[in-house]
Amino acid sequence: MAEDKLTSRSENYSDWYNQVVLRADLADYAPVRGCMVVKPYGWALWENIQRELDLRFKETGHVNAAFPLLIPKSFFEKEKEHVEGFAPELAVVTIGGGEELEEPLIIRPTSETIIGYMYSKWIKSYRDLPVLINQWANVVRWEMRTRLFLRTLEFYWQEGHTAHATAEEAQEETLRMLDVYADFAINEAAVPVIKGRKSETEKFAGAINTYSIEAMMGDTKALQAGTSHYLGQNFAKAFDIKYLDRNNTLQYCWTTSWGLSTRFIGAIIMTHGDDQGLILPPRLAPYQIVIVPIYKNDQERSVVMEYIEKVQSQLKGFRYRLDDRSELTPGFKFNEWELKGVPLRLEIGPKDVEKHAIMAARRDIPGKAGKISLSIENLDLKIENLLNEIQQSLLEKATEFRDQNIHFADSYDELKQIVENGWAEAWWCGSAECEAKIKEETKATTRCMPMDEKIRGKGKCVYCGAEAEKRIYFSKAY
RNA sequence: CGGGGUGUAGCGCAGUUGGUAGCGCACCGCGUUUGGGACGCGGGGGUCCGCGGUUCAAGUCCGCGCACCCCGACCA
Repeated sequence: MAEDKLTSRSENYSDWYNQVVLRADLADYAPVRGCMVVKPYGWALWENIQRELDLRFKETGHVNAAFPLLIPKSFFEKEKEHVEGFAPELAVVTIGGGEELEEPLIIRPTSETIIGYMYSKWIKSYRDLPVLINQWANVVRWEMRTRLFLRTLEFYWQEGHTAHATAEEAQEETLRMLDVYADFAINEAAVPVIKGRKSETEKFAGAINTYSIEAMMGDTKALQAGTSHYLGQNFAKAFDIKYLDRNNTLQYCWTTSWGLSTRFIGAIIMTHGDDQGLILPPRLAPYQIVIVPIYKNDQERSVVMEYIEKVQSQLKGFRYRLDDRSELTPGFKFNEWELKGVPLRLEIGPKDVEKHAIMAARRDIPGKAGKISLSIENLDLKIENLLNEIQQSLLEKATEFRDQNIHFADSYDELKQIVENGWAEAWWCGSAECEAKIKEETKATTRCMPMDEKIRGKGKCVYCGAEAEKRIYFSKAY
């Protein structure tokens, strides 16, 4: 319950973040280090994220399935880069039913291996392709440092795994799903993202190419908000995923995988939140509207509540909640629902009853400026418009903030300065050494090489001065 | 794994030279309140992180653990 002011974002951003998560009732710390409980309010947000993504997966021809949590250890040894990438963060089960296991079992950190194994059993012919399966699951990665939602030992996500007959198809799929993520982020979460390709260093262990959507948080740090991997034939060869083509020749499949996790909740918090707390985009908010009744005595109360009944009949199409707790003052409720990020608050008291109106308060515009009295005539339409406006305004504000904090770096000195508080876009020769040096000296990592067609040409590597054909973003990241 | 910090009521904290564990908020009851975080009165709630030691006596002193948070190295 919220009784004191939040730490402000400028005072201590990470403190602000933790307080928002806990006090907005999104999540709580679990008894195991690095683990969290997603509380009902946080889970409701996740369910809305799931709904929007799942809809898009289905529209693009995917189906859901569920693969097991436990994976034989040997599976992880079949793809060389995959082992090396994941070995340090695996949780291993060695005892079952009181007996030492013959082969230890890995708690999945991701499911390429076990799904690859199954695909090799299922896929025989080109007629079986493509296989387009997604699963909603939890995974475990033994991280050193954890943060609520952003990095926990266990997290929830979806992972899509597809197999195709040709490299082209698999590449198309990889980019199609990247587009799906970007569309979701921008149009549902109002989180502006940049699509791009990861550097060799930053790509997924076992992938040929990794693509990501990158979002800028309120402190200008970057957050990788979703990833899509083109796996080529790496996993097909490791797991023997083969099919007979039209010419009766045995071929390895081409596979992809792509994922978006509960980390995205962190992206929403840090993209839109302000010093009052969370601000949720209307399209994903568990409650789009909260009604706070106002009255001085029982007589007023019954008049107001009766009026609210009428108002509610116009709210059927929205996710709304009536806060009729009698033991709390309206002022307290205002603050609490602001902390929890509800996009629109309806204040309804005797004055409104008299005027046949309600007082609407926009979460994205603090204080009096965001309040507007609306007559209840066609209230549903007015509210729908308001919610749309809020959704759009959140996206605009976030986009503007991001664009203001991305700068082109002509020199390394400039880059160093830019990444102190923003993203630097720069020419990069493509060498891992330059990347590593920059990271070492500035703590900024490469985020992605933007897909944007406009950005073509040649320049000099911002670090070594060599001929460069790639532009890439550098920034500190979560 | 390095550096820093913190463990006392649900949360935030105080607890002096060692001497019967307290405050604020939250919670429960009653009443008055209610358009931007209400107030009064009454009440319930403790393995003082754990183990060992010193002492007549330990929340307090000593030793060893453990956990969590923050900052780094590593990562969705």
